[in-house]
Amino acid sequence: MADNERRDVLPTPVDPAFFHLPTLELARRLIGTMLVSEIGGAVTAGWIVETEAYIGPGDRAAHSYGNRRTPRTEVMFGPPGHAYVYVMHTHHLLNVVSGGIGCPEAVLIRAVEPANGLSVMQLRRGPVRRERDLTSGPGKLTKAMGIDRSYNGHPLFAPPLYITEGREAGEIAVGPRIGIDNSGEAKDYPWRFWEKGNPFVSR
DNA sequence: AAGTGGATTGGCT
DNA sequence: GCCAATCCACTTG
Repeated sequence: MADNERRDVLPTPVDPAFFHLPTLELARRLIGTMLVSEIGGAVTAGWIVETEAYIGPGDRAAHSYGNRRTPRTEVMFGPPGHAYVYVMHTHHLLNVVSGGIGCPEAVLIRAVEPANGLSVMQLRRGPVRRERDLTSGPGKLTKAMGIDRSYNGHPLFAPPLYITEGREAGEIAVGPRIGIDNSGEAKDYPWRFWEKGNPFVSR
């Protein structure tokens, strides 16, 4: 099948202007949108059901805390709407860069609910006990959708990896972020957002 | 050049 | 619940 033929049935990426929102607002607005991957010639997609905000200079849990500018964090200083992908132990984690240029902020995508390409996700993930184990965590969803470091800096409004309008989100819950217990006062900031009751939320 | 530690996951006790 | 896996960025010498 020709690429242009296949494109016709795929959803349209959001406008780049979508990402020009305060980071906490963007983190909330991303719930219910769809993340689409055309990586490796296979389409996988999932509704975003869990996010976390990381807000630059004043956030001890953020890689960009204190405006730390290194090769790794460089993309966070760039324009919003681009991917910040980094390696955590044996897993890749995907963030949406937010904030203006020079404001190193980002939203971590922590979980999605599969919407398309389930069999491809299963192949990439290998055997899992329950379907919800496929994508119910930041490292799980990147593996299921083929996302790795080579997509660091990729604009998330263009193939092969992009955000689209999704569905209306259910009730959104708010609470402290996961896995940052050593980040001092920042560990209690209520900067995690999730769709209440959705089984694909990481916990 | 070596040491340290982490925005995770999965397997085992 | 504990812990190893396993990799990379970053710091220090």
